[in-house]
Amino acid sequence: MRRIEIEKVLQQQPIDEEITVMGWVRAFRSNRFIALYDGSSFNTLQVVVDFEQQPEALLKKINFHACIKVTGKLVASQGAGQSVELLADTVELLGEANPEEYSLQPKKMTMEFLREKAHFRMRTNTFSAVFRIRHGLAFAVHQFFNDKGYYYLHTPIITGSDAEGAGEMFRVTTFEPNKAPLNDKGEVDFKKDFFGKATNLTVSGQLQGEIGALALGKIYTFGPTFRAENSNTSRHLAEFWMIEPEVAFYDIYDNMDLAEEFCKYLINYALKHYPDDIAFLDARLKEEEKNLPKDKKRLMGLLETLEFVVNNDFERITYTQAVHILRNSKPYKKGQFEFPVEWGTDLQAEHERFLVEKHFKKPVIVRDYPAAFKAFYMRLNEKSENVPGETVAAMDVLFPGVGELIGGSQREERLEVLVAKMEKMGVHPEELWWYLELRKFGGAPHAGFGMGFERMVQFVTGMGNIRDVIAFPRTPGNAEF
RNA sequence: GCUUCUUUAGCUCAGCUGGUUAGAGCGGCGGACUGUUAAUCCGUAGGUCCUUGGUUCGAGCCCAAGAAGGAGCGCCA
Repeated sequence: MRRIEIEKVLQQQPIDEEITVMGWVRAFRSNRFIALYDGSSFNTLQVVVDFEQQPEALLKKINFHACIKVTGKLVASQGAGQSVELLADTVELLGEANPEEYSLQPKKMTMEFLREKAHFRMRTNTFSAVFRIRHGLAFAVHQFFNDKGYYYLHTPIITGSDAEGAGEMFRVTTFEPNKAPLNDKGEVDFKKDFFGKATNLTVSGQLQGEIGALALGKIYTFGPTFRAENSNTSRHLAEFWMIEPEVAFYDIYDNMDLAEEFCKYLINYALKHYPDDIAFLDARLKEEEKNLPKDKKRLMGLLETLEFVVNNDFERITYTQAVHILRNSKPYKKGQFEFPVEWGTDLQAEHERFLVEKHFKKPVIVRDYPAAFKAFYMRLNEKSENVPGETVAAMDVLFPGVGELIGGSQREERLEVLVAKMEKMGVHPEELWWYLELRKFGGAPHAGFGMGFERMVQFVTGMGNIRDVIAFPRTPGNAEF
């Protein structure tokens, strides 16, 4: 008999039909009721076994997370918790899970504990919900851009330019440690390495993305990205997935519109396609926060937050306005900020959190940051009366909980301005000769941004630590699994 | 990288001011019960108190070093 997925059984409810299901045991109650789970849906199928008809040796092995195959008749349920249930004729053990040795248990386990059991944690309610939603969001990324006529561009994972300026890089080499050939100066001679030059894992596909945008018009990338920063926080990974649209003829305002529309599309997609998973995560979060003091609790539940973000405009302010708001804020006047608020210094996490979580209570897009601490490729703004210094057309989309979800800018398309900035910021123009030629030949205004995919998954699932929204997290000191 | 907290049974934790035999709930195992929904009830077995060194008559508890993990900060997405 052909196997049917539990999601189909629950959806189609083929009452009185003989069916076969396979899956893992979530619970076995009263020696009679099995909650069976196969990953196709958040929900379990209740299997009812007549313990007098089944061998006792078999019943003993229907343990938590054991894998079984059940054939029987689907009937309307007599119990209250579900509409249908499967009366088992035959139960076959596919893979036992001896509870005396198996490390997971049918009880609350901490995220830290489960992180060390990454090969099993996807079997839990929480993680299966997270990874179904993660899949949905990834799919929605492609659907969003495809529907709008964007082309998916595959930018390289191994890059020869070290000028992307987004952070520390992982070296890629075929040299044996301590056996690398040296040049006359006693330095490692990368001319003899595999690619004939020093290479690294990419920290951003943006520069190559611009090549695509200035030929195909609208492109996006969606791939793994690597940062060798020694960052130990709940919002950073050494290996993460980034989505980077790049659009010709877009300015910073078009860019902000795209970012806002994109965020809302993704959240809407999850709300529409994964209501059971989100409802579970919503309840999980409420339970988790039940015992927290008031000021540590979220203002809204997960579901409420997602619906609120989708149904309201993001706040849009300039950096200069942000500084003004912060300097007139209560925490500033009471000296509660750890870092100074002055025009010309970057906004710190505490300042961003104040703007998003206290002042506006919604996502905020901050633009027109001082040029001094932003990347060389961001477009220099015209001087403005009320602004004390040079600014660039950069934007950050700030979300509650996860902070900077998106960072982007209108790119500098004017060759002379770009070269001047590179020299000022110590980026060698000769290494990015091709990037400069994009301005020299058929250049165009263009803009784009990068979204940290895991941060979006974090926001939609309400997970507190980014390591719990990627299957196999890579962080300083940890590359297990 | 910096600050700070944690590490005690399979899991989540309690363990007073340093003092006899280190506890609870859940889970496991044995039994009872049988339309359950975190099932319930009775019984029972589980410990390198993270590691090493030190102080002390005596250390789970104090000190030092190390390890692992969390939170916050910086860097960013």
